[in-house]
Amino acid sequence: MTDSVEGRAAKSGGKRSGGKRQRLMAAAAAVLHERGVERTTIADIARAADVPVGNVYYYFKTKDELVEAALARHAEYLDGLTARLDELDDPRERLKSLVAGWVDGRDVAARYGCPMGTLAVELDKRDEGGLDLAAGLVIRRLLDWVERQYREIGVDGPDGHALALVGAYQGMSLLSSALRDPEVMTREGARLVREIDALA
Amino acid sequence: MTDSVEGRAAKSGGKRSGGKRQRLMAAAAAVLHERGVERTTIADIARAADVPVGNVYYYFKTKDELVEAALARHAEYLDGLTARLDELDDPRERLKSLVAGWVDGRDVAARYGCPMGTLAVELDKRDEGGLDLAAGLVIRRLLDWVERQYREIGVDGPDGHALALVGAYQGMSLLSSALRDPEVMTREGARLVREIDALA
DNA sequence: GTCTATAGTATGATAGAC
DNA sequence: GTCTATCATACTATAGAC
Repeated sequence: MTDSVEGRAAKSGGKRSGGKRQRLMAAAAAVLHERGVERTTIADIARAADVPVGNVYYYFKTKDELVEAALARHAEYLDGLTARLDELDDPRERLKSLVAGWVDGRDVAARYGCPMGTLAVELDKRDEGGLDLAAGLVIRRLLDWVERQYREIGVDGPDGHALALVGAYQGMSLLSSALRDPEVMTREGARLVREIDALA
Repeated sequence: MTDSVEGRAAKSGGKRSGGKRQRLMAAAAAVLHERGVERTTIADIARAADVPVGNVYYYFKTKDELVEAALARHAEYLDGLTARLDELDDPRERLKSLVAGWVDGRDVAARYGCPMGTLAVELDKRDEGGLDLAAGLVIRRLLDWVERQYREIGVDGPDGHALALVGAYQGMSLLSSALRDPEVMTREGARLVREIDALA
């Protein structure tokens, strides 16, 4: 979520297999986001990771394992983000900081949508392979964290508030990319911040 | 939007070419929604429309033309819906009726997401073929209609309200399908109705 | 561990008989 | 207008040399 930049140009890493594996994960996350799961070929990911095509299968036995790896990478990023936000004293500030991060990623969102959300849309249409529900689990993690913030603030129905906030993020990302307009993120972000400020 | 049922079992129609064309359009809309654009094959649509595979190309020269046809069908449905809602006297009732329709389609949304929204997600990741922005145009039509309702009500920033309402719909559809939980639609729908009722 | 060559399969699209 | 047969291509995945 709000992945935007940092993994995108992951050309670093050593020459050990760990380096290649990392590069492939990073490339998978970025390319799957930009091109979508079904349109992405193994060759696309290999090229982005600067790894020979045939060598990919040494690290990931199937394309679905690459999707799984991208998912895991997004989950890791999310955990890191919430851990950093947890260092803030006020839960309101944590939520507003989360929203600010979403708005910061407006240009990527306006072009390709939310990395997790669009991945979820594609995987949801499957009914086999066991990956169809995987994105939902990561989104659930974010929902739970947001719910904890609202609970700490002391509002009624913290789960409903969490649903509304994360839903708003998914909705504004989708509209922003469908309309190719980053301003959607800015405007909706400002509204969300106002709503958080207005809490008792 | 909120397409759900009525086109899904369109096995009626005569034996004239018009009938087949209609059946193919309806089948395209339904199958593309359920399986996604990239996973859907011409054969899938032909089977659903009960038309021999080779015959499809007589009506639609490429797969993209079928996508375009599905898009047009969704746009038609949307126009019909808003025309019906326009018969209601109070703009608040029109909006609440719109939301009620979204909630009614909760089971389909929980499985496959919003037909227009998920289509937009897939098409957005393209950058050629001219269909990459087509879904955005249909969504824009809905946004404009919603904005007119808010303007009639007399609220400040009717466009911002429209963005929030349609964004909420897209967000709740995505979360509902990612979590495979129709209740998300019910709960978020109730919140949206409360917000409309609370307008000055 | 790394990489090439290729097998196997699925799909979009067309040619041409009826 | 309708339908069958098939071509051409693109991709996943594997076998096996280095």
